[in-house]
Amino acid sequence: MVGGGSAKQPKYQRIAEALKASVHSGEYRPGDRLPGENDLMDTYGVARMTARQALGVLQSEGIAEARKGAGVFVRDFRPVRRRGIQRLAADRWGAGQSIWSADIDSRELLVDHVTVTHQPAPAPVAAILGLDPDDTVCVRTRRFVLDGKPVLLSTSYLPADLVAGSPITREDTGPGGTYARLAELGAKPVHFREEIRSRMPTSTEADDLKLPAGTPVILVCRTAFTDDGRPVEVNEMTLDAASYILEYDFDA
Amino acid sequence: MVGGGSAKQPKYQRIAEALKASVHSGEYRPGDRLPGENDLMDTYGVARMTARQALGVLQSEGIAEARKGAGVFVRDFRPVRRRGIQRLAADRWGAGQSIWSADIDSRELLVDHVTVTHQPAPAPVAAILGLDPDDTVCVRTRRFVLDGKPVLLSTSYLPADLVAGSPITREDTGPGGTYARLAELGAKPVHFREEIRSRMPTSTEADDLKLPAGTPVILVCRTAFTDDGRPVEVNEMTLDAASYILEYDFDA
DNA sequence: AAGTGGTCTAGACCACATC
DNA sequence: ATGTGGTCTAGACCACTTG
Repeated sequence: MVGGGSAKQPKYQRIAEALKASVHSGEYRPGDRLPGENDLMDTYGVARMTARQALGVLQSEGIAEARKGAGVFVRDFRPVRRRGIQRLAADRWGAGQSIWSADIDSRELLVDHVTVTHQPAPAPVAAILGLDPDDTVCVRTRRFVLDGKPVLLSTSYLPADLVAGSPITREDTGPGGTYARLAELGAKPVHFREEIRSRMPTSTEADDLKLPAGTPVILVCRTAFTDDGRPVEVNEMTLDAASYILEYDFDA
Repeated sequence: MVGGGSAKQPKYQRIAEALKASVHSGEYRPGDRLPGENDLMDTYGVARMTARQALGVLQSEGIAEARKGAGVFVRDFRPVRRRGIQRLAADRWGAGQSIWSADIDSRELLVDHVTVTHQPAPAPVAAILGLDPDDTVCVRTRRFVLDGKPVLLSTSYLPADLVAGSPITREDTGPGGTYARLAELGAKPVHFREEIRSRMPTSTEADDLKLPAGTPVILVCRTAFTDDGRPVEVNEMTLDAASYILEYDFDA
């Protein structure tokens, strides 16, 4: 090492901290371009890989986002609020409204892509729905976009014999959506369980959601039950964690 | 390039995918050591930095965990289930039980460290509690450990004038915890709101929770309301995402 | 003592975005 | 055309863990 660089802390961390301080102080605002690899090499007298490492810290913490050929930019965080309980109140979807319309604050959440297929039930889904592993399920997948960016992947599983012949097996389920149709089939969902996890995305998920590095996904697995406790739907959702705040309101 | 390596995919991604496949196929089980940098350099004929990059993919996806001087190991995922609604049922904490005891599946969740201080209310907390920014709040911080590993940081804010003189200002709040004491003070919490987000941890959080690279945190912000709608507590929790599944049960 | 991952250098070529 | 980040090499020294 040339100079008297003394601190026990790695160089790239010191550089990363200086950058983070500049971001938090407001010197760089969301959307601004940060100093690039070449700038950092000059400013701090380090090799390219070390400058890269420093910028990598900010990306892996979700503070910055690299755009190939353009630079590294400060990310903005403008999440949608998703109300997990009110949104599923029966008077909402019972009235013919889409569940999803309750979510948005002026921005539009649109369905990008829909598929409906029939498959043998995956083992964990079969276990929840109380099916045999060779029973078939109706699988509905949807992708939702907000401001042109995909933010939510949804895969819904329903027992094939329950929904056979209903609009649930078509792309457009009609007013009120799947739950209104289930009610018409005598399987009205009245109780819900949502399980929430978070982890880093697989490369496939990062691709589908166009996630920059450093963005986790939130996994929501919802099970819908009828009044006699029968599970009638399992819905696995993958959310861009930077796009969502989940809210649950309840009484003691 | 020496051989006929043709694919458009970067080398480090191909190596990473091969490793991931081996993990998913069960060739390497949780806790097993993966091939190290030197192994990959030999096997694939790449430079050290490329082998590092490949291992970095698995770490940043939360599949593997590096232990300095030892190797890179397959991580195991054994989360605790936290029931967000039942756990706050009044008959639980009303009966003198700790809220946290409902969480565990045989493993023990212990409080590691407790602090109680008084501070001016941080702006966002003041806004939620309806305080002036210069009003003081009682701040209770706790760290919870599971199997010796810290999994949850909790910071609770209460209006200082409300809790003055009560056991809430002491480290040990007594049977039933803070909520039982609030009830005795005529500020019984009956309604709760939990807001959930996820992001990558700051370096401080990663340190406090001893998080390996590639583990996000889940942020739960709970506000407790009395029956007349007055907010009496804001509790900001930071969870190791690899240690928790959150569950919410509710009716339509 | 040997092997491991962590950090760092000093080069290089490429695809891509912006101008 | 220039500059950007993305990938890659071939070395090096260090701190750490394990046998």
